[in-house]
Amino acid sequence: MKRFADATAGVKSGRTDDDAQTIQGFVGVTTHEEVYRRVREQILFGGIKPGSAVTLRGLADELGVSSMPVREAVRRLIAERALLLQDNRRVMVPPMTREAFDQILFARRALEPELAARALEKLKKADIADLQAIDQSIDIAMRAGDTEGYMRANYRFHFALYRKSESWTLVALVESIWLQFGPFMRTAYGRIGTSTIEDHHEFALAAMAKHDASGLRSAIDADIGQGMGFIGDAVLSRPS
Amino acid sequence: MKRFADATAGVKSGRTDDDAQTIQGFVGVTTHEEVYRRVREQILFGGIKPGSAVTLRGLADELGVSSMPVREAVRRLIAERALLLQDNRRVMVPPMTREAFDQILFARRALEPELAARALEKLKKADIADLQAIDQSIDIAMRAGDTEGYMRANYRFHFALYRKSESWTLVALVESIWLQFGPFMRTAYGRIGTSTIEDHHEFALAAMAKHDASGLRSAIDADIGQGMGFIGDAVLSRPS
DNA sequence: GAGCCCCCATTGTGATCACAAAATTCCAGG
DNA sequence: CCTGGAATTTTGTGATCACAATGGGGGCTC
Repeated sequence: MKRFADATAGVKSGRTDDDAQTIQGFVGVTTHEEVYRRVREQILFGGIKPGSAVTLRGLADELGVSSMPVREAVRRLIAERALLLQDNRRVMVPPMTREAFDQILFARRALEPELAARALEKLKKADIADLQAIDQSIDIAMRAGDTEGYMRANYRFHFALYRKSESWTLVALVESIWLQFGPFMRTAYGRIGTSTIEDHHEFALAAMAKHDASGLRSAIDADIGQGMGFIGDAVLSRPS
Repeated sequence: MKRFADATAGVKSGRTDDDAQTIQGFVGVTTHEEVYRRVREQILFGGIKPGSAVTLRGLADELGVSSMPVREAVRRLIAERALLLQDNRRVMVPPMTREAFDQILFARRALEPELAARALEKLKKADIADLQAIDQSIDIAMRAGDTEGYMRANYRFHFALYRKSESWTLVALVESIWLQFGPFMRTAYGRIGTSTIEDHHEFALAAMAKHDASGLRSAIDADIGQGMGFIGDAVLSRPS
């Protein structure tokens, strides 16, 4: 374990040392925010398995901080439904159920194509080029079988697009949704691999180039349907 | 082990008094959850004005608890976008902007009619009767000019319906959205009153009775459009 | 009289401690 | 061997303290 150096974490003020791995070294960002980001990434890109327990002291020791910032970060992630507070007051990565899966799928289809269409209105040529570059890194990771790399690049692609809509409220909702199915994406790709993924992003990029809103909507919807169908087949058909 | 009696520890706040306003009296619910609920209600039903500052110690003193549970509750509300963490690291009730308003309106129209349609499939006769009872209390509050009563009943109506959909993920998203425009609803009704509100719930109830999904969607959509238009006119046209 | 700066109060952040409840381990009895 | 309960450990919760940074107010200078 101990993914992040714990070092001698107790020393309070005046940390001017160069211990870059410890969270405390960061400037201008609070500790609980940094803890939040790291745990969030682990959840989003599959560092933590669905159903596994998360303890405050465990995380605190792992990250080399006290339990205070961990508590705030975990509380925040619970509010975003990235973590689940059980009746025991214990915390876990939520297991996937058929019902939750259906709701996530529906919410994605309701929000993401529309968000993409909104983004289209504000897209510049340079933005499309950026997205094409990200799409290429997706292809590379996909062919290399690099599951985590694929997930990260795929996330970057979707949210680079969505953020262009400048609809921050909606983007936040979609981010919350992604947090909820991230672990299953990892599980699914881990089981079946990334080679069978179709690339609907090409169609999306083509629609962007033509400024074709309904085409973009369709492409995003197809991407969601394909990706989620893949996850559903891989995860829900077997005992979790 | 090693527990020297630190006698003052637990007794310090030994509130055995009958101070009913104090939170500590609750059993089985954590303090931070109770704090969360109270602050949430204040935001949702207008106890706090948009733009006003919220301080941890202030809330803690007001509720008679230490700052710990307040911190967790506030952190949770920030994650739900009910409160806004500024760059100063200070917390406030978010001010309304045209952009945020448009996004909230769009998100509501995207999610709530669909949620209502989903609920319709599971609605029983008794549920419709319950909703009719709530609608009557809405009318009563509306005619009495009871702004807070109207808001509470309206909230009850919508979420009693939505929760019947058993789509907990989506309901959570919609609750987050309501938290974001609650304060403005109060401001708007406080300025103009509740007497001019049209009652689209009648149409919604009629559609439910006929099991008419598209009619229900339209009614909810109209209700959102009317209510939000009202808020937009009242709040956005003037300096906040 | 106005602008600037310094001092102090307020506030958020993080660490540590105490305690209760839950989970786990351990051991005796069948 | 298994089972059941007691003891121990783990874990979440809440309170309190220390500290840094921001903000505001009062007094000083020009």
